[in-house]
Amino acid sequence: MLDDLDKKLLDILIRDSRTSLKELAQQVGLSSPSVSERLRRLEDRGVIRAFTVEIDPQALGYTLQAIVRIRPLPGKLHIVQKLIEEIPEFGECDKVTGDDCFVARLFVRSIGDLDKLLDRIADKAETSTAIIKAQPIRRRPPPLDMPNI
Amino acid sequence: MLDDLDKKLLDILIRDSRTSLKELAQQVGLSSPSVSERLRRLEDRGVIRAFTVEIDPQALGYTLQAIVRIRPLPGKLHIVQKLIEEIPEFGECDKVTGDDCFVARLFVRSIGDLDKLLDRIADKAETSTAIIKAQPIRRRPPPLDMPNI
DNA sequence: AGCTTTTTGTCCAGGTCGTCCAGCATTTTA
DNA sequence: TAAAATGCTGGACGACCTGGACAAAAAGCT
Repeated sequence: MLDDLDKKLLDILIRDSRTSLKELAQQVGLSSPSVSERLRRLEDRGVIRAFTVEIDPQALGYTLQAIVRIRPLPGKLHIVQKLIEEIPEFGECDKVTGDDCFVARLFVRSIGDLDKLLDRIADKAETSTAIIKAQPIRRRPPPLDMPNI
Repeated sequence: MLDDLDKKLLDILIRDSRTSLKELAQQVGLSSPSVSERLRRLEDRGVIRAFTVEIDPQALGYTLQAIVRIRPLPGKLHIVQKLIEEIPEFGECDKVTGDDCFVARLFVRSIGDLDKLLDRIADKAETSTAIIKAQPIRRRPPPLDMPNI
């Protein structure tokens, strides 16, 4: 499992993944080779899936986001899933229990694009679309230490 | 807007945000001070929101994820939103058009925890919960270059 | 077009940072 | 209790980053 030092490192990296080893080292009270080794192990174990960058979709022209619930028609599940995966505007897709088989996030530049993209699966699935008006919580990792539930 | 070099830099950083300036520089054919300057500008402009790290929720003990649709009772919208924001297990929350006011992602350690967390808002909102069975597409940024729609 | 201003780039030098390695302490296994 | 394995440190060396002076290109103005 993860010890306190690992959690402290993750906590710093969540806020800035470009923090130098030296900086990390002094913040957790280790030498930089130790920190380097710990990061390597966290990556090897799959705890750290990737060091990445969060980009503002607006800066890329994606002014609209939608949550799309997708219910494939009988026998079309696999075709629909493949279709979704191949459309790069889908920024996230979960397969869930219940009537709606998939819940996905769609980035688009305009309502027109939204319509065109949904048309591609319209003959293979029923969809319900909700436009995102605001984001009270933007993507964030689960708590590092056990919260009181 | 973003030129080709910016996009190339972002593309590399999406895959590994700890890539050194030197490495970035030779991949895009600039000097490292130039790359450093470009990154600074991208951050200033808000194109880059954060350099961060993607963590496997399982490694933190969160073995279960759910998509929760939340419909606050009349007059309770603001209290509900505040409540959601204060619960750290919500890893994402969007305010959307339609009957469901919020669509949120919940990280939990067990079905028991899921029940306890939803109980906290049960008297202020109606909720429908779908357990995530698989993730065909994990969170990814929108395409950097215009796709043909 | 010709000039000025602004933006974006390079090069270089000094200082910082990361990695490798040997050695030590602590814990685990036999 | 000894042996092995793990995880740490410090220092040396090489790689990397930063800041400043200057050059080139792009944009704006007359």
